[in-house]
Amino acid sequence: MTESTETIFEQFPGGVFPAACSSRVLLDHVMSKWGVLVLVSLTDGPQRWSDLRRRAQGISEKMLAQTLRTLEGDGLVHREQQPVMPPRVDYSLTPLGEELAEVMVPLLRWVGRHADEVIGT
Amino acid sequence: MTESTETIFEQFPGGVFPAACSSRVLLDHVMSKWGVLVLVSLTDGPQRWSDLRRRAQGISEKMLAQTLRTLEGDGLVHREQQPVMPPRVDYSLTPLGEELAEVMVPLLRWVGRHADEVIGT
DNA sequence: GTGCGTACTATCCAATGGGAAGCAACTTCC
DNA sequence: GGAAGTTGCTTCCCATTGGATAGTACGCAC
Repeated sequence: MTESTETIFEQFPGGVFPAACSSRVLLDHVMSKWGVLVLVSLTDGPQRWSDLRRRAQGISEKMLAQTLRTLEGDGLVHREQQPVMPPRVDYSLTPLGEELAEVMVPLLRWVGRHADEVIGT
Repeated sequence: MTESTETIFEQFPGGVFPAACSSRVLLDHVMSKWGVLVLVSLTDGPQRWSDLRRRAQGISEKMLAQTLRTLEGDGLVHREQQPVMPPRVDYSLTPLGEELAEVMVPLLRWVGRHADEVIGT
């Protein structure tokens, strides 16, 4: 945020976004349909599997599992399993995940504000 | 940006992101794998079909056409066809598109900065 | 011992996305 | 005058992805 006057093109010379680079991989994880919703849901504090299912309305269990696994692998989400029965698993943002959420939330907010105007119904 | 201390949950009560609402539709358009790259490429000024193909490395012609059509339909991208031969079509951001790009670029920049650390190779 | 709740996991099928080729319309080269 | 080239798409086919459903593990209540 301290460098918000720079263009992205200093990081991607020539304005070319190379196909096979780590940025693209992370971008795909983070900007995926469900990745965004899960990350942003977690800005509200640690949450359980069933909380996330409810918040990211419409996500299938398969995709929730896959998304959480990916974000955990990227070090953005922390998974904490408690050995109680019935099972209880809490998901939360890591410090890195919170950093990402900080730049993601303004975008979500913009989308929320302009959606009706753009999409119509 | 003036309201950056708000959480998104004021816009989405209960932290629930409804499945069938205009926000989700716009979010899918805008956060799609190729939508992001096209929008951000255009922050560098008007560009032609072949410019965009080069910048969003790896995009197929089919997906470029589809992405541009969608973003144009949302009023984020402006398409200007000149009746010359061989054909020349210029794409640029609308004012709304530029507004969106302003909140999108920080995210891209964050991803660019942290990608290696997160993904590794 | 049957059924329930929680957090997954597996399987099948429909929808989506990518690659390659085709097309339109005019110019330029031979 | 015909063939080939240029640019921005469109169409077809097939591999990959995503969603719905059912199943699993585990303890507990009844």
